[in-house]
Amino acid sequence: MPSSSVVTRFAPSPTGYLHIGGARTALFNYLFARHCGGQFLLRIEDTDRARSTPAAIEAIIDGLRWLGLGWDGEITFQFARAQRHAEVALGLLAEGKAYHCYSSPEELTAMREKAKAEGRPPRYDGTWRDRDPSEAPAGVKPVVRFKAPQTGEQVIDDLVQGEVRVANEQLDDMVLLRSDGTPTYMLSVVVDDHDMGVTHVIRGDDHLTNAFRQRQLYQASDWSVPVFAHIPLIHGPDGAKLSKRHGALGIEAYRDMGYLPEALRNYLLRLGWGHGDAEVISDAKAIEWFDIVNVGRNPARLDFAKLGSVNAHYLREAADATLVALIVPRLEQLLGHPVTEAAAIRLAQGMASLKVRAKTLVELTEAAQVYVTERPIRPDAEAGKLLAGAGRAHLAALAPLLRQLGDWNQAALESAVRGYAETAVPAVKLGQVAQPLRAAITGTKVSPPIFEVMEILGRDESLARLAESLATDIPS
RNA sequence: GUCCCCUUCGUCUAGAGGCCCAGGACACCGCCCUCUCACGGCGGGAACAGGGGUUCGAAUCCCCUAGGGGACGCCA
Repeated sequence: MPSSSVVTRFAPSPTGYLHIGGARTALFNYLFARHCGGQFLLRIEDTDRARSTPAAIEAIIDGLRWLGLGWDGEITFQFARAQRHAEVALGLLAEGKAYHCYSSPEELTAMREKAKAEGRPPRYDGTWRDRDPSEAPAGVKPVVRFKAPQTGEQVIDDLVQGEVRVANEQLDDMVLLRSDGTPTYMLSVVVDDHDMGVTHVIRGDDHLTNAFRQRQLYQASDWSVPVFAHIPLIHGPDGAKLSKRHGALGIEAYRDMGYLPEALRNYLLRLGWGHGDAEVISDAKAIEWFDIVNVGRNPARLDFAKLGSVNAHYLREAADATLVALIVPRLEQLLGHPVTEAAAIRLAQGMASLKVRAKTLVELTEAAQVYVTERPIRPDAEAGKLLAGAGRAHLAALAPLLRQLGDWNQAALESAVRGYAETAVPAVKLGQVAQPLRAAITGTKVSPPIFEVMEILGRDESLARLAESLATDIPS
């Protein structure tokens, strides 16, 4: 039963771009909120002043916009709320639910090493938990640690992971306030989620163990605990943690690789989630069907082949004019000259045949060059072979026939070339002539139907390309 | 090391005790269509990690083993 009071949030830390895993987390938060008729909030967790950058914030925002994941309300910047976070920590301190800890970083490291050596978990040992403040070493600025319960257990009814429980004795006293007085992530997240009214925390399952500590904080503050949903991380094609080599790239890298946002959304949605046999899922259906409880518990691997096929689908579905607009800048960059209005018209005319042959905008751009590039056409190696020997002879014989052609359209061109092939002595198959023709006109051995290409290029351009090809010496 | 999680075709998944000698999609292979390449159509190979239980009956429930992942910061 959808509740209008649902509030989700995406809370990236701006220490890098919006990567693919983050994008999926954002998508799930977005879909769940929309599904429930609730709110989807965006919070930038910029409390790490040394590593947070304005460029990263911009990249995240741009990435979300490009992906089409609009958030509700204003963006919350966590650092701006540091005062509030500190107040909460100080409140806990006053209530005796937190304490000053004077252990130095060196001491903590030694503590962990020792614990490890003795086969114990590397955790803070509570040295200052019950020590009298009068024992504090002079000149040392303390951190504020949470006085966590040491008995009992934390039970989380995770929407994805199910019921997970951990004994409190497994959890040590986390730092709430650093020695410089700034709040830690663990504190800030809890305070912000509470203050923002977040009801459902949907995030990567690398945060699962954090949830137990955060739950302790919620309880100490007497706040209601949100529902947690820890979704599995995305893995690389080899099953290992996603690395840059694998595709742990910024979302803008996927854009540059020529993927459409709707394709990425669809692909990401199907990674770890399914709805019967549905593969192509519209945004409306995604919102209607999405539910976190259907998210799988096992990590999914990134598969570029499948992403490519999903993208190919959306490319075919996209309006021709939309695709022209998307590839014009790419063409201009590739060719180094502007795409003229006439060329843009040719692109639009040829788009229907072009788009079914491409998996990405990069491929589409590559193939679309045929309508934009300026003479002379430089045949590639494969095309060069077709332009030698018999192929060249056919073209030489065909050229005058084409020059005399009345109507310059696909059907007339095909019938002329077909007629030539059939009446040649000896007769040849259409391909024997069409392939060299393609090589001469496009400079490649692969293209949309060649007669369509010639119609769109027009009589003058087509004949010019053909004549130029025949006038060029081909080493045989 | 301690704690937590996971394990269905190569990959993403469907499957919530009999509908499953396991379905779909991508990828792969073959055929058809065909001026090339795609698209499209048809067909094919391909999986319940292993072992014990429970049950008339298990991919589905329980236990063990193996393998994988995650967490153990004055990072987020």
